[in-house]
Amino acid sequence: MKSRIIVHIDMDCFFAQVEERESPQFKGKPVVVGADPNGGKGRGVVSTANYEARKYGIHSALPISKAYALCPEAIFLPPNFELYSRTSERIMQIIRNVIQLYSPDHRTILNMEQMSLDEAYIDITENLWYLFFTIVKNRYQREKWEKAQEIAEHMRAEILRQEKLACSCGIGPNKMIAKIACEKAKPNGVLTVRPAEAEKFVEPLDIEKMPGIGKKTAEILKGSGVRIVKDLKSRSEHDLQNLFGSRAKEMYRRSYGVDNNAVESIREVKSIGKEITFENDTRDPELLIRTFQDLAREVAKEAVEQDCSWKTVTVVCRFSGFETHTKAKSVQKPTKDWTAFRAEGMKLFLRFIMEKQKSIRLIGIRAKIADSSRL
DNA sequence: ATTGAAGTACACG
DNA sequence: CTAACGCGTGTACTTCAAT
Repeated sequence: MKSRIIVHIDMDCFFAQVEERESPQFKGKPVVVGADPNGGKGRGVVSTANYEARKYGIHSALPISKAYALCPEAIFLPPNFELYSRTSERIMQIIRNVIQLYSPDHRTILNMEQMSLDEAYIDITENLWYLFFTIVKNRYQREKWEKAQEIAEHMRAEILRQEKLACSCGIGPNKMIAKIACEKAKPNGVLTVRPAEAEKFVEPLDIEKMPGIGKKTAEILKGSGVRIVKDLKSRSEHDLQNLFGSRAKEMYRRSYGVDNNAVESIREVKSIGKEITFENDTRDPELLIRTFQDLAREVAKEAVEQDCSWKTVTVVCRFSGFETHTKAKSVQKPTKDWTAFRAEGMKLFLRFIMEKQKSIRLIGIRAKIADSSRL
């Protein structure tokens, strides 16, 4: 009756697929987009691997050195964000255009939340509500899900036709179900999970498939005998409260396939930062200070362009051995004084250099943006 | 008691 | 030789001090 209809759309191995489109000679070969493997010595990670590369065990976030070890013959490419960004904008516009076709009375109903270059949620509840008036009520329940599937297929067809790129869609009564359904539909597929099926749909999933449950949380859960979502339900809520505090309630809801988070079309920027990993750990003061200043300047430039004020500057420093620390300094009132931002950042950074003698792997600087400072 | 600052940990694409 | 491990962003927790 009042259940929402959420679509999750996600391009299939986006970066790699775009590269294949641009260079058809790559078709059928393993393609890995990410850091420079540098003959096996590279320090970065894989951004995206196509399905050929995945056969070798290569996947997103895998250290590039490991990827190189698994398949040195693969085509390794640096990310071309300009290209992906332009492509992404066109794809998002295609999605908006298709949604408009399903808005009654020439009035565009668009509730879309872009999560990244290649991923978005769309709440099409309102777009389908007119069916309630045009169709006998008991058919409305059934037909709105069929219509949702039609919309998703329409979007996929247009993206394939106009951009020659494949994607997958998940359709469900909330974001979590839509997202997991999309994952199951991959590659190049659509999967609808209706409200009545949602609970059974999540029950057999490994807990780390649940959004918000990563490696660490999954480890804790497995330690207490919870391997799949169904196991979660057999624990008392008090039990989970003990382990996860305020997160327990949400986890419990989700284990029943329930997720009340809204699709939020407008999300304001809360922080802007830059960081960089050195090719080799270093203590060279010239290099460190010059690099830090460059990062600080870039952050300030970006913030000025967006007409932001800053409230807090945070400096991050990762030493050899992956030991990572942060230092932060806040100002009383949000300010657009970005010279002060760079000066305060530098003070914090110099404290790191003085306090620790280890060589440095990564440095970074981030500005926490004050509320409502964007115009 | 509440709020803000500083620092850490975790998650995700 | 079970370690390899970017970047940008968001959230939540803990601890401590000031209001």
